[in-house]
Amino acid sequence: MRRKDDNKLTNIFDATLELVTSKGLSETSVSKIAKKANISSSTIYVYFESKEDLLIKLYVKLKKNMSKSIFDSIENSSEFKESFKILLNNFINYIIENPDIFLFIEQFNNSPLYNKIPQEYYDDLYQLHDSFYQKGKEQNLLKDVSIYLLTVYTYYPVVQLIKTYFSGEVELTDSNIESVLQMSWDAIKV
Amino acid sequence: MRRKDDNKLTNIFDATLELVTSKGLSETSVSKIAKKANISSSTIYVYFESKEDLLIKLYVKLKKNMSKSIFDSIENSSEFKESFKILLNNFINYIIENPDIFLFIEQFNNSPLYNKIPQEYYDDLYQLHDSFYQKGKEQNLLKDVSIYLLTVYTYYPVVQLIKTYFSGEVELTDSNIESVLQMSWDAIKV
Amino acid sequence: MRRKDDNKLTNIFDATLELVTSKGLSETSVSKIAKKANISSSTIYVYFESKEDLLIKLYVKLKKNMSKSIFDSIENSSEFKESFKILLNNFINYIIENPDIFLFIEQFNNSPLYNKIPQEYYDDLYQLHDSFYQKGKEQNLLKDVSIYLLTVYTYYPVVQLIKTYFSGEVELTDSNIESVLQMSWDAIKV
Amino acid sequence: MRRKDDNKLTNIFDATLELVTSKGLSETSVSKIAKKANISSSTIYVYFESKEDLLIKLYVKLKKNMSKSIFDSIENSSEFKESFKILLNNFINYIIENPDIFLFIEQFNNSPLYNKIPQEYYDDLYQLHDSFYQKGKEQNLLKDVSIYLLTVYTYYPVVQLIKTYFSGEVELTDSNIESVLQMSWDAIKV
DNA sequence: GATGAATGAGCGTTCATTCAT
DNA sequence: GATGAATGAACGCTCATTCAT
Repeated sequence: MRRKDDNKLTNIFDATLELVTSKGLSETSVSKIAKKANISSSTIYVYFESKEDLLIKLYVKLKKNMSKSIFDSIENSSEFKESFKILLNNFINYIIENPDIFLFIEQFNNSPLYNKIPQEYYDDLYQLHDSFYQKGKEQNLLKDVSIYLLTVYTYYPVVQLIKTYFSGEVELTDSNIESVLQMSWDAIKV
Repeated sequence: MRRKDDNKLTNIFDATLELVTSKGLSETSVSKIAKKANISSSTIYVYFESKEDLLIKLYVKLKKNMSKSIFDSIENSSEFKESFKILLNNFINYIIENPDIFLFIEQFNNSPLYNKIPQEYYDDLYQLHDSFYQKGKEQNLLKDVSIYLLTVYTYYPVVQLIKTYFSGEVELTDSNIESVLQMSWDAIKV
Repeated sequence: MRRKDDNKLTNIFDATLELVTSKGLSETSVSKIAKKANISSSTIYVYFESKEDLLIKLYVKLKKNMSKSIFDSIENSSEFKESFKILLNNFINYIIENPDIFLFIEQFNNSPLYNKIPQEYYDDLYQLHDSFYQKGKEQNLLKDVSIYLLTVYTYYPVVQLIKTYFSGEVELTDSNIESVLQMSWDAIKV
Repeated sequence: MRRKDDNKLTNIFDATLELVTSKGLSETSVSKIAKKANISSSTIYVYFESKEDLLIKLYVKLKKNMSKSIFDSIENSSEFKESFKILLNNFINYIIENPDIFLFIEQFNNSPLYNKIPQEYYDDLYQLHDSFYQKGKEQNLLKDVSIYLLTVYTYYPVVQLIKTYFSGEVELTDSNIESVLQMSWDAIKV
């Protein structure tokens, strides 16, 4: 029996990430992925049930890693506002250092695939994040609105800013970033 | 029902809007548009250079109409904060009354097509809107950040909220809307 | 506007018939048909909705022609037994002179496609034939069993005999044919 | 439920039979067989040279068993006509009690595989059966035609009747069966 | 003997666009 | 202006089989 080649799976993920980032999700076909990964396109179906399955699994993996990385340095003992700013800073830095990952996640979020993620992955995607905001609400530091609405004012503006930065239409200065952190906090704080 | 004496161009636009809204941008092919518009697919190439050209022109037309409609009732004489809230309210109402248009625009914004809009259309898309924020800045009511950043905190959170509302995951109460207006204002005001 | 080329449709049908006859139904792919007909495989979808649609339409056309041809010389005035033997003889001759058509029909009959023929074609396929047996029953010349059972003893043995003849395992002498006519008649007559 | 200690060969045969019966011969792939048999598809190639080899061997095995079972109760001493009717009855009962086996055999008979059975298996398939008809001919009870022609009028009509019965289009009453036995006998008797 | 990994070849179908009238 | 015909290229995926262990 031939042993499964860990590199092969990594190659498939890497090739997919590169293609989605450079050509777009809609231009990323199974055969292009295979060609880039130097394997036969039928081999992809040894590792994944379908193209959809491949993309979802890559998305979950990337987002899980990102969540871990961002929340890693947040300490329970710190003041909430402080933690919030560190978190958002981590997020921004992570994106800037891993633009491919960010662009992939963004494209996925805005595609029909997003609604096809199996429920079993939800915890991996949202848990760390939800419990953080929950803590802020319990300390009465945040507006009395849904967690969803809080995140909307936290992440989406940042995401938009950085997308525009990547497209070259805006600069990303320290002052810009400081502004964003302040505007987000102003939006959600009591 | 479409009237027989409608001109073909209107039919093409209508059919495209319906398809993108109901099936998604990636499932909208030229031949499906033609079938829905009761014309030959080659006729589409009499009116447009390519599929891309058709989609961009439809996008610009829809967004221009939306802008006009939203800014229509804003009077120069009013207090800025008041105008701002009316504007955002208009935006929300327009979206809720024209979900097709909103969903089309959103899909377009998040597709590779967005970066292919020819510069000549920029004025149609951004002018009304830019000059409004400019006025707020001149009155020193808004944070000293780029207009782009101000709009990010104004529109995107609303857009996200309503997308989630359309997907049925959240309710759209008066209180929700009031929260959003307040949060957006808190984010951008000095 | 380019006019539809009648030859093209004929070419598709001819190529399909040849392929099914020589390679078998399961080995007949759309691309092979296209290649044999000297057209692009996408052109086939200008004329037919699907591969299934193409095969069913060819089947109905061939069987309709065969029915017409076989029943053509049957006169109402003749004695039933006489007509019956002429009919079976016509059938045998038709098959022998058109082995391709026969082999196609046989393969189709024994494939899953047979159960997918739309009802609208039933009249074309069975009417002439059913009314003939009905007449025999009304004259009390045939056993009191279903028309279906009568046809089973009429056609299937002939079909089997000729299939075996085509495969080279049996000769087809006048005496053989005479035997079959007699055996079929003995089976169904009162 | 298949027992764990069943040997793999039996599992392969069972899985194949089930699949061909439920999905059809053309929908029965090696990998589906393997999945149903809970083995690796490459294991199948330990037991068989090819898919074709597997199907042929299963066919021969099933048909041999059926022949044995049907001819088992036929006694040499009985009157031929009596034996003939018992034989046909056995055949009918066997089919009805083993629809899977019957449907597999029928699909195989009407596929290109039938012509690929190696000669070495012919005895297993036809011997019992040929010698039975030979006896009838020697007693001058049967028409002076080839054994092949005799069998055509014996089995095929029954087969067709029961196929139609399985498809739900016809009932299978005692009277129906009696008719068939009589019609077949009328066809072959002197 | 048994198997998971791997694959080239092929499947039916749709695509955006061009052609010829 | 309008259109039905026509197409090469590409799509996601399955196939029977072989490989390496």
